[in-house]
Amino acid sequence: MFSEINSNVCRYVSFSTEELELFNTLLRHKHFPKKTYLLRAGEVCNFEGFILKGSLRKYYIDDNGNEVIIQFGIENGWISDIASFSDQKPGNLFIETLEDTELLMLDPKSKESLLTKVPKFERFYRKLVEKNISTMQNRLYFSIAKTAEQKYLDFLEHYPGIPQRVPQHYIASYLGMTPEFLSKVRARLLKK
Amino acid sequence: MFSEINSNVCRYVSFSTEELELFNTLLRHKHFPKKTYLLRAGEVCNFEGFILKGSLRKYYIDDNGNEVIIQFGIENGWISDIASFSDQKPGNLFIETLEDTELLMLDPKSKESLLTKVPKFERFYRKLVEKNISTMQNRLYFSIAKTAEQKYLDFLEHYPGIPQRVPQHYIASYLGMTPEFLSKVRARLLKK
DNA sequence: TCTGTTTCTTGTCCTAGTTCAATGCCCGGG
DNA sequence: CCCGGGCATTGAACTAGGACAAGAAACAGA
Repeated sequence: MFSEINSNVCRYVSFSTEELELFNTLLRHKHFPKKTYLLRAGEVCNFEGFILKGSLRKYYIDDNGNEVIIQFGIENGWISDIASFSDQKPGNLFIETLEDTELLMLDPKSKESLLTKVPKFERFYRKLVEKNISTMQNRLYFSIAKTAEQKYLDFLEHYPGIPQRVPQHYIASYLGMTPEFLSKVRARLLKK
Repeated sequence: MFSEINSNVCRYVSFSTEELELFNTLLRHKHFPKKTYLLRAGEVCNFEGFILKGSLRKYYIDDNGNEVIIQFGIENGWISDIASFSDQKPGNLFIETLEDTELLMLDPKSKESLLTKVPKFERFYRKLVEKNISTMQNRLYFSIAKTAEQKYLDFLEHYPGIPQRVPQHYIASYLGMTPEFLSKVRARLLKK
C-alpha cells in the first residue's frame, strides 16, 4: 500500500527505510466515492493527499458561476490547496472526486511532526512545489500564447488516458474554452 | 545592505543573527545596467536573485516570436528560473533588467552549502515557492476567467507603481493581450 | 538642436472563440 | 424496458480581442 508513495517521495530525495516507515505511520488511508467534495471554497484545507486510485479535479468558481478547473489529479499524483493548507486559512478552491478514489492523506499536525522529526522532508516538499511551479508556469504560457487546438493536442500528449476517464466538458474547462468549442476543435482534427 | 533580504527571509522563518550572517557571506552583490540579459532561453540558470533596486522581466518567446511576460521583478522580490536552477538544465526563459538594477545573487553551490549548514533554509525556500504557486494559480485563473479590463484593473491594484516604471506594452504582454488593445481598454476606462 | 528610435494611440477590418438553441445520444435507476 | 437527465455535437449569430496601418508623442543620443 505504501510502495507507490514511497517510491514517489524517493524520486526527489533519498530516505532510509526507518524514515519512510515513520512517514507511513502518519498517513491515513481513506476511500471516497465518486463526486465527493474534499474541499469547498471558504473552507480551510486540512489535508495533502497522495492518489492511490481514482481521479479528482480542483477548480475555482468565477463571478458568473462558471467552473475553472486548475488541476486534474490521478494515480501517483498529489492534491491539495497548498495556500490554504500552508497558512491554515480559508481558500477559494473546490476539490471533488471524479471517480471512486483512494487517498493517503496527511494533516497539518502530522506534517509538522514529520518535518520536525525528519527535516529532510522539507527538501522533498520544496522540490515537489518547485516542480509544480514549472507546470503552472507552462500552463500560463500555453493559456496565453497557444490556440485552442494546440492546447488540446498538448493535453492529449501530456495526459494520455485522462480523456477516457473524465467528461469532455471538464477538459474544456481545464483548457479554458467552452465545451462546444472543444467539440468543434475535435471535429476539425478528425477530418485530417 | 543586507537588511532588506534578512527581513524578507525572516518573514517566513525566524533565523538567528549567526545564521543570517552565514547566509549573507554567500551572497554576491551585483549591479547591472538597464536592458542587460541575465538569462536567455537555452542557458542554464545559475542564480537566484534578490532585488535591492531596479526592475526586471522574465519571459518566454512563443512560436511566432512574440514575447510572453511571466513575471515582473521589483525591489524586495526574488527572480530566477526555478526549474532550470533547480535541475541545472537549460530552460526556456529570458530574464532581462528593465532599469539599472542591483541584486544579491546566490549560485547553486552556495545554496547547497547554505542548505547543508542551515537546514532551516529548506523551510524558507519551501514557503517561498508555496507563495509563488498561489500567485501563479491566481494568474492562471485570471487569464482564463477575466476580461481584459478586469485583468488590467487588478494589475493596477496589485502592482501600483509598476505602470510608471515599465513600458505599457510590457504590461500588455504580462496580461496576455496586445499593446493596442490595452491602449483601447485604458481609453475606455478614462471615459468614466 | 536635430534626428532616429521606441512607445502609445486611434481607426478599420478580421477571426478565434462564445452564446444560445436544437438534436440526438448514452447510460443508470426505477 | 422505458424514461429522464447529463453529455456531446452542430449550426447560426455574435463579440472580445487581434492584425495591420498610420500618426503623434516622447525620448536618447550626438
